[in-house]
Amino acid sequence: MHNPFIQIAGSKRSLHVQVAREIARKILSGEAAQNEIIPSEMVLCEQFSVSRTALREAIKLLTSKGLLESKPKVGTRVKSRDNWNFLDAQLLDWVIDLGDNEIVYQEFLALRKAIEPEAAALAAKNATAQQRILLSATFQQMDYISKNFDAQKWMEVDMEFHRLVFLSTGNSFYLPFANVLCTMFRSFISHSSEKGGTCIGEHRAIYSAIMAGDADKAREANAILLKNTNHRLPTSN
Amino acid sequence: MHNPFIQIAGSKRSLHVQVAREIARKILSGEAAQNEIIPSEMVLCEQFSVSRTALREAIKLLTSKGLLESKPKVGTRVKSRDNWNFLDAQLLDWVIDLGDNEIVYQEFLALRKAIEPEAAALAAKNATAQQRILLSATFQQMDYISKNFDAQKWMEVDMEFHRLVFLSTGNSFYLPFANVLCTMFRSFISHSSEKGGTCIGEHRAIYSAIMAGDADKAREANAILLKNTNHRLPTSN
DNA sequence: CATTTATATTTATCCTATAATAAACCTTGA
DNA sequence: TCAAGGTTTATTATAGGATAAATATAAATG
Repeated sequence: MHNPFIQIAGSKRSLHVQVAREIARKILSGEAAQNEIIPSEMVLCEQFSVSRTALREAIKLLTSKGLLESKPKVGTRVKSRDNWNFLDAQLLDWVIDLGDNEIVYQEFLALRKAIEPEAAALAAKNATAQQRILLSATFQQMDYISKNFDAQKWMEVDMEFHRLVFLSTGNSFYLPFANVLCTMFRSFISHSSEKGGTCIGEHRAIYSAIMAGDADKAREANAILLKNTNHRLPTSN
Repeated sequence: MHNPFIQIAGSKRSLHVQVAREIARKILSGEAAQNEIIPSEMVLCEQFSVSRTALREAIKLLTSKGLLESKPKVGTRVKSRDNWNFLDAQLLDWVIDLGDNEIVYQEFLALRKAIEPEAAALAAKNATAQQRILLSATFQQMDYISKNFDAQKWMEVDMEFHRLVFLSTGNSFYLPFANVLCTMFRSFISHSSEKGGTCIGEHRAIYSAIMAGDADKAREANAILLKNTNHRLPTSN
């Protein structure tokens, strides 16, 4: 009794994720207003041609990310925007899928400017031996790719570099940024690849400071990188 | 066929949340190792004395927060710590419940130091008229309570003040911090209430700068507040 | 009018059956 | 022996229907 249309349209993911994605789209786009009660389970099951099981798992998923809240007799309500966890990589993916991403990109850059320099400082202090090895290996690749430029490869290694910085902070609260960052990098053409420029110098400064354990220098170097980062229009989708 | 023990032990929440909380506890405490396959659905259903439906909803909840990943035939695997979304208020709640929170508190303070000054700066630039009214009203209360001191009330209004700063940034990525902050404030006795000192002067500086639209001053004022914030032992739970 | 009780609606939970998936285990043929 | 390809099997995914719990609303009651 599957509806093959949904399977195709929603890529290859599991059914409840596809349903969750579609409901999320309606919420994030404003098509379903905040504080509004969405249709009852039965109605939604028919709309999506899925069982109650799948639908309810979708709703649980969205509830977990702060988009919905269910009560018996009342129904399932769209929570206000304040509760949406934009620092969840999956939710961010859904946001990006809406298109119109210049604002998302700008807001993310504003977040990076706050958080990343401090992350670099913490990494300089707290990175483990193994993390330093990983960071080192990644920077080697950056260096190589900056000389034999390839936009796609640069994006990947650039992403990995910054991801490792977050993972090396030794602070649990910085870990989620790693995934959010990856989601953003994968969705947008890296701004720093503009005109083939790879900011290798700025990255080297961050890398060296972290390896040297110089927190202040790492912080400043990362701030400089982000200051030079000039906002590019997203080109994906 | 409910198991009343679980109902009592896990407070009044819905069943699948109670199950999720218990599984989360095992994962967060390390009792269930990273990358380990947890017991199959049937086994867990028996362990918790719940139906597959409830159990599966629990697993979906944990999957959404990056703690688990399920595959047919393979089983459900505990994801590595990098994937745990510590910036999810519910997950943070579970972390705090483990006790041993001095580290959590320190790490959170490190995050605040990075993010909050910038949030204050953004709020100074972007707060709407309505948000300024709310912030104003909240600061009035702070002022009053600082003179007629009450630790509990001060915690609440202090929390509300900083929450409003995050909500006033006009940046989606800053919104989740509001909820995380509230979770932390509710779980720990506010550090700033030490010896009846309420940092009202520091808060006034932040408040005034935001109301005046002076981003730089707001940033600096918030940084000063956090610099003076001296780490107290958590005393709750 | 206030307060309690009854009712109806919706989600919550339980249960069982079937489908999809992929790892592990067999063939089978060179 | 061993590699390719099909088969079995264990596990999650999905379906669907039944019962329980919760609660907003309406009705009854004092």
